[in-house]
Amino acid sequence: MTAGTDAQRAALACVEQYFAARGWQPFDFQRQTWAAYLAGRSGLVHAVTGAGKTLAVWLGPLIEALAEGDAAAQGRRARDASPPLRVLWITPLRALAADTEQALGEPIAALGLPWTLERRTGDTSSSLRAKQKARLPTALITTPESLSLMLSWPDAQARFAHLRCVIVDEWHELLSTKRGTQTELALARLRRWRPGLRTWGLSATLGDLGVALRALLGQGADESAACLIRADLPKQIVIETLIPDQIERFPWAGHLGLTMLPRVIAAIEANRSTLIFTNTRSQTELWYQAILEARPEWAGQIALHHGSLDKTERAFVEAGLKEGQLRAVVCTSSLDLGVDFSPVDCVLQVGSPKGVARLLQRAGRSGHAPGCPSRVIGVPTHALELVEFAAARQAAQRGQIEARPPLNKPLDVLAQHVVTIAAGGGFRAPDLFAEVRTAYAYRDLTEVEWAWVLDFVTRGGQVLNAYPEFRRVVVEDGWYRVADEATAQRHRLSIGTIVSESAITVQYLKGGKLGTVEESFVSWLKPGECFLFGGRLLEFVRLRDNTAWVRRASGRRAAVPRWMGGRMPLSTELAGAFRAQIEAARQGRWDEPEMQAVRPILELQAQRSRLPAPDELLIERVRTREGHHLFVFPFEGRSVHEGLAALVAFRLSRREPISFSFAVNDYGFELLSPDPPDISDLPALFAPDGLADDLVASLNAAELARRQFREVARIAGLLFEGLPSRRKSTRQLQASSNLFYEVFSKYDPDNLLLVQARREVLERQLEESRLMRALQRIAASRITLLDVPKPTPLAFPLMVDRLREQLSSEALIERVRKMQSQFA
DNA sequence: GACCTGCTGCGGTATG
Repeated sequence: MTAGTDAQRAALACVEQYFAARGWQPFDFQRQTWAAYLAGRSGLVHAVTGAGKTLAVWLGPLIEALAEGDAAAQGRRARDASPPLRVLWITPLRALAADTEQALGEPIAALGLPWTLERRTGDTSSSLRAKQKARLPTALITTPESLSLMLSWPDAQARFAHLRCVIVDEWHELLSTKRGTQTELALARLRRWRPGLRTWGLSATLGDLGVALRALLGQGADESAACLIRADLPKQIVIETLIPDQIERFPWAGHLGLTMLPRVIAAIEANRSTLIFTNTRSQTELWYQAILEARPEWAGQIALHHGSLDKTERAFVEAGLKEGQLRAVVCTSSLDLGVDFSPVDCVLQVGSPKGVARLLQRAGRSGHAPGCPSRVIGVPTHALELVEFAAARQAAQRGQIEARPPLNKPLDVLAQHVVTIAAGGGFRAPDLFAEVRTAYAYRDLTEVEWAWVLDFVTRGGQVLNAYPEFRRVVVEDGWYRVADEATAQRHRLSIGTIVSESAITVQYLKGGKLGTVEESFVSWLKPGECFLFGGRLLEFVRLRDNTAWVRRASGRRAAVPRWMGGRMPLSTELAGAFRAQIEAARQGRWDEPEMQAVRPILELQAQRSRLPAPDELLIERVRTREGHHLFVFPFEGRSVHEGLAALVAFRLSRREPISFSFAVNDYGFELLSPDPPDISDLPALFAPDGLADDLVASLNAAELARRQFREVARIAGLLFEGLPSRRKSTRQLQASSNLFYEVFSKYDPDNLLLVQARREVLERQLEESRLMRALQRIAASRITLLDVPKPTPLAFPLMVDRLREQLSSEALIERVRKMQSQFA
């Protein structure tokens, strides 16, 4: 690379010295990034973790500052003497902020720059935040939410008047979420104030990096000047699997996987520090307990970590990992990102990874240094997960990584943003419309939609205009501003797009907080009963003030809390790779070690029924005491199967009145009925035509939309969650949300927030477009119906699946009628 | 011939 000016070359020499002093050699991609930055360009740096991305983007602004003569003047680093805000670093994670502060601060100090560096997020004191209200540091670390808040300050524009660069860390993590959309809007605002602003993103490997780059830089950015920089060092990622000793004894079904405990213990023993990822919070509790029972001497050397444990508890575990004091930590995706745990040298994945990107991300938590290989070891919990791990490795090798498409103009996020900007100095409608349309997510925003949003924030839309509290924004001389300070304050209290259920705090009688559980779990605990939480045995004393008061207990039997989490369906990529492995097996190729191990079971499947070809849909029909079972195996992932099961049941019940029970997993679904269903003309059951209508009719879509509406209403500012000290309960909020939902449905059925809630249900929960693609694939396939004497290895997991939803066709028809009136 | 599925993420106020 060549820097432009002499000063830049001199500055670059300083940076080379900085590297040399640490025994490093800058990587090519780092040099490329610096050059692009100095040339005034924006871009996205893409590399696996531990490849030196941070220094690649961070040193650009520092070299520039050095070249401009921000020279070292010791003692001049007083806040007031430091340059005003120049660089903004956006991180999606509070827990990352302190680490980042350290990583960024070191070169600032070493290069002797008179910069101030602060964060606004994490455990920042209120006095620091107050100071920042008076004057911002030269470089600031924030979250998307904090940035949004800053945009709501009346003098926001002046505060960003010297901004030169925004860096978004872990952009892949934000990209296809409402937090990402909010970030896009904030970036659009900053770019408008500062036309030459450079935007840089850091991202892990993604299916569609081009889109990630476009969403980062905004619509209409000069694409020829945008850089996509790929770290050139090949990071070796090794995906292995613990093969069960005796496949004959290995479970066909189940998700806990404790039969593999001895193997896992051996893996922990063979390494210095191990992360054990599981898919659910209760699973971490059970595994932690099981390991401790097997190795009581490890007490204090192992820990667990998940999202319902208290912050302090989690921070303690993170620190222990970082310092290499913990032998193993059992965790959920709460440790996917965040603090750099260099001592970790082994990562285990218990159960299905569900996606290729997730497995790679987790592998990257080990070998966290440039050049070090990352390794992940899969721990199957049932036989077919052996196929999944083989599939994941193949997909990773072929670069079949999940894409994360940005959201498509969510109007709730836009409504929030518009109020934010109205509070932050105000706007003129045409200007803000043009600005918003430069955000990638809103590039197709129509005049009508824009007018609707303005109407919504100025008078609450068509229905709510009688209520002054929904006239949040007033218009004077064409300027839109927040009506009064109280409204602005209330708005600031609800900035952000994360909406979660309120939970019950678990707390010792003596004071210490342990974390949270769900109300439903506490409600069936009686005082005196014990449960396991955070690796401790606790006695439940009483429930008061949304808190489950507990004390330490000793004894044996105890319940383990269950949390209602999201479903994690197999990704499209992993599902495709899974089908490819089945096809290899069908052709008698058993190349992967996992496939060799699972061979006897798949051969049994082929013998009792068959292994379906890629262009074949297998349906098995079995008669048992329970009734008539239909097992269908599209291998498309759980969410698609849920939609398919409902769809097929609905279409069957249209032929004749019949009731079904469902079971669904990532490989297929089961319909069980007391009488044999009429399955003539199978292709018609799976026909893509009429999908949208039948889907809405077959599922309780109105109820799903009603629930989804709460999130939309909260983000759009219809629902106020209360002051931090006096939060409203989930029940209260759901009640007011339902009220809005009813009123809109009745008097304002075209309300765009309602439309959005319905769309979000179809897209997010039912993955409608993925379901459509699956139906099209099935339509191009042949359908094989086989009568089998007893359940096959593929069918078996579905049979033991307890999650069985009873849905009678009579109730269904009633529901259809209700829904037709609501969705008409 | 088989029981234990369901993740993550942030922010604000103010007075004792």
